[in-house]
Amino acid sequence: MTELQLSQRRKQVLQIVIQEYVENAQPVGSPLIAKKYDLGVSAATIRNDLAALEKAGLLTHPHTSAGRIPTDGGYRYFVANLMAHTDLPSHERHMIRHQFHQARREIDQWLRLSTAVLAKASTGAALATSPRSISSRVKHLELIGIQDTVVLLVLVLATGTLKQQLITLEQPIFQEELSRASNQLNGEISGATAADLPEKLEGFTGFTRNVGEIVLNTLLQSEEQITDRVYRHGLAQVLAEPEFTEGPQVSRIVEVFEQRTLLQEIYDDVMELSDVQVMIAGEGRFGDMQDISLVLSRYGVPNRVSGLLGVVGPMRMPYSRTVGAVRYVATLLNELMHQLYGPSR
Amino acid sequence: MTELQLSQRRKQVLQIVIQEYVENAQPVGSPLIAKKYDLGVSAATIRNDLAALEKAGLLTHPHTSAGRIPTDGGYRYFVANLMAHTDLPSHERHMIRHQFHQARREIDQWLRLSTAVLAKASTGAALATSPRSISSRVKHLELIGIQDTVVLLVLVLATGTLKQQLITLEQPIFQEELSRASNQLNGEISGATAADLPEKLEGFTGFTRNVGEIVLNTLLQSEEQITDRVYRHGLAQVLAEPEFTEGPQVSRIVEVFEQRTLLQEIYDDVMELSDVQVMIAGEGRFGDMQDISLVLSRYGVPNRVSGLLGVVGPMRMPYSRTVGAVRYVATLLNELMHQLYGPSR
DNA sequence: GGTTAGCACTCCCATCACAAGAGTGCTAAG
DNA sequence: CTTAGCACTCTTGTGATGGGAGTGCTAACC
Repeated sequence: MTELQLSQRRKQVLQIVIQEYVENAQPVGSPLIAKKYDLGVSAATIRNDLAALEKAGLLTHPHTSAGRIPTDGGYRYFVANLMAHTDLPSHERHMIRHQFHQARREIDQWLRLSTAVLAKASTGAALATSPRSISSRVKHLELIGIQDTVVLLVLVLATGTLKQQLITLEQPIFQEELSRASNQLNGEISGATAADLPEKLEGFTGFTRNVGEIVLNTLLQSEEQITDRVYRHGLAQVLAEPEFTEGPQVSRIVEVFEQRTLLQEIYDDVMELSDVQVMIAGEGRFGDMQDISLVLSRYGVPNRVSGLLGVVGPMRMPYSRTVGAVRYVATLLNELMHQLYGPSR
Repeated sequence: MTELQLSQRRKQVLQIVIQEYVENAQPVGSPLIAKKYDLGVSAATIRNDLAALEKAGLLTHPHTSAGRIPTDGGYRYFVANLMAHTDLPSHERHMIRHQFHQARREIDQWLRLSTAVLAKASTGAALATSPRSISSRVKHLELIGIQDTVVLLVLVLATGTLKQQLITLEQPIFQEELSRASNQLNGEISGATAADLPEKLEGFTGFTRNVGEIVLNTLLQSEEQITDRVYRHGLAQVLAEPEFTEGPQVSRIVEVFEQRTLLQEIYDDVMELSDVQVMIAGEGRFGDMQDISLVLSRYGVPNRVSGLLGVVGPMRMPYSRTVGAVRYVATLLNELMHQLYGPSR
């Protein structure tokens, strides 16, 4: 990506157009810029600049005689080169931190709070996935008889995550046998990963063996996909934005917000990068996301657990603020997770 | 509520107006009714009937020269007196049942599937709460050291529900002591309810006592509010309905759908009644719900666990179909829960 | 070359008028 | 109670009109 060469003033003009348009959702014209901002040049000059920025693909016209609005490329240039102050103001940071310290110490609570806070701090809708363990180790398992032929398997992973699975049997089983099976298995498979398990299970037969297989399946499943919860918050406020007052636009953003598959697809990309990532209008990879932007970040403890956190909103979004909010909440979650899971190995 | 006296034909006319309006979202006029349905009378007669139904408060005019549309009262009359065939067609029932049998045997999966199925079978957005236990009994507890000073408390209730809670300590604790505490507590509090607990905890001191208190708090909390998950599905499709193309309407239904508090408020009402309940336009109790209807049902095992299941949609809703869908899915969930939790006591 | 004033041009948008269409409400007769 | 007839009302779509906003271009200026 060759960076565009723009004069200092043109960068400034671009910045002004974006700022004004983000704020008012109205095309921005040269007279307004000349009057409101003292650039030391006349409206005619700014008109030339606007034309140049349009030729460079950073701005467009809705029609001949309207002001300019940023294109997706314009926003990308802004985010990459012009955006500054991505930190939230300190009083907001303090307020958010305070809320986290007041919450119950539980991952579920934290993520709920994260989406609530993010939605409030941004103009978009926030979402977060519960953390996924990387190469889960079994810590402990428990077999609990619920009915004569129904057993609940509770699996505690080394990261403190719980997995549960119901097992239905052909014939009734006694608590005694459940205890025996769980004792045997605990002795053998504690600390094991999905890779180790098959070998360790070799000695077992019958019911114990079956449970072992189920444990293995559960582990495999939890590694390969986000089976976990997706937390969402603040869809109502993003639908109040003027770009989503018409029919087709509305359902597009709601679908992006509700769909699981999209998150699944993006997951790996975000996991690779360490900082907050901004996806404007689908970045060409997702055709159905024109006019929708994502601001996403990974959170967690490196090599142990990680999840996704971010904001979905219109392309006309206060990126600086949003990036700041996402980054700060991710940082907080990192801290909290660190306390739980300890340093990365 | 004194039931209105209506001639047979007027009931029929009301039914036709509702049916047509639900289908086409267009005001229904006397010419259409006379032409399309053979009532044996002329348009003028139907005009008189429409006027009478309007006087009775069951229909309105958008303006002088438009057809009639049902009022909230009209829908209520329909649901109470005219609605028939609330069972889903049998091939749909089979298809749904099939999907449930294919799903993994897990409450989480079932509820996810329930909302997906309901959303598909209705024109609304489906929601469900995870089941809440009534007077939870402790079945088993487990203490797992996560970090030196962080312990995970896993509480298994008699219903098979898991509760987890992190405990942070001032100083490191050994696995040995965790085991001792959990053994002691398991011996004592297994089978206890929140009411029994304080007495049983009397003998304990120190860490063990603390854990006992936390167990108590967790139990109390789980009894008094829906702290659990809310499953949602199908918002996009309900927003595609013509009544939600404008601004304020949209955010209203999204808020109803996203809000937890509303469910909380309605919960008790629905729990009392055994059959599916239809709330049209908030039934006067919720002012901000004009134009929005709910079709809700309880599911679960009486006296053991219960949750909420239903559909949110526009007032212009195919009630018969929706009621049928909600009832059928609730019945299925009841069956499944029954298998798990056994007969009610 | 960059900057500026001037000005014609284009396009949107609000307003109005007008006609067509739909459906009602009423009256009087069957 | 039912029906035909008809005037009346209100919406909706169309086309014309004028004001406004902002551009794009040209020519002059520093």
